[in-house]
Amino acid sequence: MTVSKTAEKSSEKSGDATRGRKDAAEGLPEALQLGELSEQLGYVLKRAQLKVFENFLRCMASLQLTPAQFSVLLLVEKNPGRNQTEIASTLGILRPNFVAMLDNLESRDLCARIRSTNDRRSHILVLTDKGKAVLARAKKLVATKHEARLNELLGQANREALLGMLSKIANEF
Amino acid sequence: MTVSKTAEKSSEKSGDATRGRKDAAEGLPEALQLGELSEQLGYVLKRAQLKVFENFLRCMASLQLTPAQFSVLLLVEKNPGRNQTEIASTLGILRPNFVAMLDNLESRDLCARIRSTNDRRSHILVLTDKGKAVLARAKKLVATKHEARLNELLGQANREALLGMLSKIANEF
DNA sequence: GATAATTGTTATGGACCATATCAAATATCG
DNA sequence: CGATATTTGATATGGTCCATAACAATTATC
Repeated sequence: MTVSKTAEKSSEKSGDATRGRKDAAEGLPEALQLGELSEQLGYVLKRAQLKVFENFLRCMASLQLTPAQFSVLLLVEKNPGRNQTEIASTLGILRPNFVAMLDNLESRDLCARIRSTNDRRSHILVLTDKGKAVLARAKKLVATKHEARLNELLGQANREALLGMLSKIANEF
Repeated sequence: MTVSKTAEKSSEKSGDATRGRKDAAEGLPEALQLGELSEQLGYVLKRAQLKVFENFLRCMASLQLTPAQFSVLLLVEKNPGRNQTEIASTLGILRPNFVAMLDNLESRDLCARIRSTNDRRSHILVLTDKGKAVLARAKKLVATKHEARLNELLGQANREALLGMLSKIANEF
């Protein structure tokens, strides 16, 4: 096509040249039309996910836990005696990237690596007492501030339906 | 707490030492328990989003369009005569990061920057003929391969309900 | 007409993700 | 048994995405 680089006579029938620079000498900023974008599940899904994570971080500000860190603590608590590879892989985290994450949690005394006596290659992961306490507080914050807000926005039944459909996508897509 | 670094006598009442190294001399890999994680909306949301994007990329492999690029083309088509700042901001893309993205699309002759005659600072964005053709094909691929698969997984009614709830989260959360 | 604001751009750094590679330890098999 | 292959945690490295500061050109504002 090689569009001429200077919008000469607006040879394109040009949507509307009625809007000058700002917006025809006054008026609102004239919001864009999302169009089919608002029907694209991927687009809406991504935006919703960003909002949820953002809110999660706000709720957890006092504990300084990211969603990923929270998920690690939850999984280690639920599965004591597992090593790094097992925990990382079920969370979809690659082993190399899990190292720095654990370094962080361990430096904050939230969890600990224990050299296994059965297989001296592997590190068994456990929560420290502080880690258990922090996780308990985190759970309460998530329940009362985060998930509660979602319930109030969607309603209990809808929230559960949403969770079910997302699980289906996550597992069977 | 200062957990001893060598799991000596397994002083922790140690979940279960029944599983040796591999798994008690045989048996399945013994999958981990997700526990409360599968009830965390943020966690499931993120995983679903990754799956959807992954599938989107597969469907678009022949056109080499990422979700972000597709959204740009859709938005430019729907809103002709807008500049970079307007397109980028409604997509939540920061202007600096939008430059390389446009460089890419422009180098593939899918869209073009046209210096505005009204405000010679701004670049008006338009789709090239090739861009329009590619976008049309992309829409068909998304409809027939991507969204169709979601409909078949969730059902038409559920898919629409899902979209509605996600929009609510994205906009009102 | 001097000053402030806007647009596209560059440079840069951080967070996250992926691959190759390594040493130590273990498993496997001749 | 012993040689070879595999596994585990770790390091190094590169890519992508996201965020901020700064800049020149242009326009708005006073």
